[in-house]
Amino acid sequence: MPEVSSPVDVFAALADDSRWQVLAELGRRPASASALADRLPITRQAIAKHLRILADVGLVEPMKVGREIRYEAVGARLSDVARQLEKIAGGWERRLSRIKDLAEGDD
Amino acid sequence: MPEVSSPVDVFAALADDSRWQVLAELGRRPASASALADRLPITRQAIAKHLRILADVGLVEPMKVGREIRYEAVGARLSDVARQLEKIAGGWERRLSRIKDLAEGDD
DNA sequence: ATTGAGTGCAACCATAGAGTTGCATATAAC
DNA sequence: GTTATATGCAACTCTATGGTTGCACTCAAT
Repeated sequence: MPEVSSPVDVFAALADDSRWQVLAELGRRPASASALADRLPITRQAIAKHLRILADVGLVEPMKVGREIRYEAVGARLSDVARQLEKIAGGWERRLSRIKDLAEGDD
Repeated sequence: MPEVSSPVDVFAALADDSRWQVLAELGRRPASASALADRLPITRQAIAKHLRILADVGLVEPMKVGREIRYEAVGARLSDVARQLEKIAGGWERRLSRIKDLAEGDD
């Protein structure tokens, strides 16, 4: 299963408060689902689902440590997304300035 | 009314295929909800909702042209988001390398 | 004034998903 | 082996939301 998923899925993963809380925690230090459950106001199972979603889009990465599965935040994936956005944004700006130049024209 | 909305809302706005179709169209050239309804497979009302959401987070901007409301894609807002992501990503990387250095330590 | 294109509002349906509880399974530690 | 901790799976609830249809409103043009 490829780690690259559609950009929309990444945004969907980033479009949830609980997931940002998880990411914030993991940004500080890697942690397991159970450990996160101690620090966050939702159940371990809910966190597990979030971790699954985040892992699917490559924003976090699991690693086995003893009998637990510790997750860490993957900054590189986030940079990826950022770069894609910059590219799209650039495209819009270029086309817009062109359009504003012609004042406006139909199809 | 501040144009800045919570990052999560922006991601939520970007987490929908139809909205990306809308953005793609508007990236090409500004258009009204009705015009978009001609080119997209969903109803004008659905598009209107999407435009509302996109406008709320500043990704598109409405401008009155005669009796229609034409929307244009705002690249600057997207760049904003991209920069925020880069910053967060950088933070993760820094902390991670530090952690990997110490091999690991509890709270 | 009438027409028609464009917009706005509201009710409604269906699905996705965030969260929960409960139970089963695996495994490190004793 | 037993125990305690960690994960995994499944069913269920509840709410958010993408999409629809239908109707009312606005306003430029004739």
